[in-house]
Amino acid sequence: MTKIRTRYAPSPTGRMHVGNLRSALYEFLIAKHDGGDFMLRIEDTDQERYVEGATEIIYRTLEQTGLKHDEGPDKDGGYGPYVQSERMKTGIYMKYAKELIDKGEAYYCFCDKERLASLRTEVVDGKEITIYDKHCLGLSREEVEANLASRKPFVIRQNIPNEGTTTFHDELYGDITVENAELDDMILIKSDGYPTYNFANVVDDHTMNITHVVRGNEYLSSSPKYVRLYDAFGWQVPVYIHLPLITDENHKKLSKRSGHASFEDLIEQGFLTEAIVNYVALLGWSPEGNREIFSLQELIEQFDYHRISKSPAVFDIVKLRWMNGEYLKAMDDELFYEMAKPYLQETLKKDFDLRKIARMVKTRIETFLDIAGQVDFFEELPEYDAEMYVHKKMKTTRETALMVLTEVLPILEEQEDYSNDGLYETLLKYVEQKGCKNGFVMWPIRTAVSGKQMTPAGATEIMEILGREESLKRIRKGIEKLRDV
RNA sequence: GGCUCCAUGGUCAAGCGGUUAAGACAUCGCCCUUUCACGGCGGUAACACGGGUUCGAUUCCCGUUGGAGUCACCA
Repeated sequence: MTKIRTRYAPSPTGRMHVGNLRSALYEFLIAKHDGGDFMLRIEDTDQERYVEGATEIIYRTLEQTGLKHDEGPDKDGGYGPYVQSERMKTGIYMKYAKELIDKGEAYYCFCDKERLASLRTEVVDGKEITIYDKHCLGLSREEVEANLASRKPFVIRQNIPNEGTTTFHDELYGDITVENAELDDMILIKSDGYPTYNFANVVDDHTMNITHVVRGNEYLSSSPKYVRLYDAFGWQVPVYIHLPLITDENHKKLSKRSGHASFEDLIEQGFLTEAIVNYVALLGWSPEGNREIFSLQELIEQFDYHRISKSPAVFDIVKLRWMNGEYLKAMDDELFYEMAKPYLQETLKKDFDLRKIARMVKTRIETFLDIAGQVDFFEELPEYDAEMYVHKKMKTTRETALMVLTEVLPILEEQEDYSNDGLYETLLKYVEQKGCKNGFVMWPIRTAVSGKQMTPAGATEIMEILGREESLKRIRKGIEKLRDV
């Protein structure tokens, strides 16, 4: 049994899309589950789309998510170079393209844009459909030589017969057969000398000894062309695993415009790396049991690619939020504090015990971005409606609230100990004396002290954070508000 | 439009001829509670349709419908 070798082969065109991340993850898992190697190859054959810094983003994302590659541009494993533009300089693509020409499996094409445009048959959904007519296949050897000698621009096309069918096998989808007539003579080498993705991919996967080609389902319909290339060379076809698409809520292929499309976007939206990886792993794959929370290491152990599903999956940010919340809750207090700190500091400028506030908020948020909305009242008492004092279950009305607050104010003014426990104790005494329910007293105080419908903590906990002075001030303000009405 | 793929609740999904058709998110209700949350308990909710095959189809086959992908000198 040969060692599994998979590869992640992104083109450096920007941030790493969750679809790409999932491909990388599965490629990594398939290799690692089997003790194989995972490599990184940069496919930068399109100089027009190249984005400065995109390669660094890829490195950073793989590093951050823990998808450590065994080989790559920065880690030679003997199959380099690992960047296609560098491989091109070795002449590898042209060499193999010429080999195909010699075999009659490819040919030079000198057709210009105008002629190609005249071939367009129809326009569907704004897309122009062109089927190349093999015009240049008919060129004589002399004509080709003459064109080449006069430095006429050319591309090299794959020669696919008009008859017969081509079948390829996918591990998940089974055998897929298409009519050769459906297959266009795709371009292998562009006029700028660079190989197309289609060609570079096959040459590189073979020369780099990739055993399992794992990629998005969008390549499914063009895969027969790749198989023809392998066959033309006499190379062994790798194991193909096409992954189901990840779609947006409208069931359309996830695009950069979807908002939450890239890994970095999600990080900016306050999500945890581990939660993102965990969630993405479950989009299109499910483990044997009912468990859903997995570390990367556990995923490696559990991942069986035969359990990858065939139908597309909607990227559900709501479930990701839930999962992120689970990770947050399970997080070590100190670590949580460190990570939440910047978010806390953003809304809380005054001198608060952020550690305490962090602990309050930890089990109540789903992402770090939720923090601001939960703690903002500490910084400043928001405007609120006196109606907020009314609570059916607590049996409080404006009148009772006013009564409680005015009665409690002098007690709190005398109170020295403003710790949660101390406050709770004295307020409980008042409750006993009154012979009412806790909430009957706590609700109005909490409202006065926070001005919010919901808070991450109870009345006395809030007062402890606010301190004596601010707490009293807010209670007095509450009394005024209730009197005014 | 051609070709290809897909089809279990709103979403992720288990199931691989016989099940009361799991589980999770979301949603709803109840309990707990110093409000909300957390937690606990419970509810609503699915095999797209029509033919076969079979003693028996969610499961296998065909068709219909629906959805998606793809049809570039982009990957």
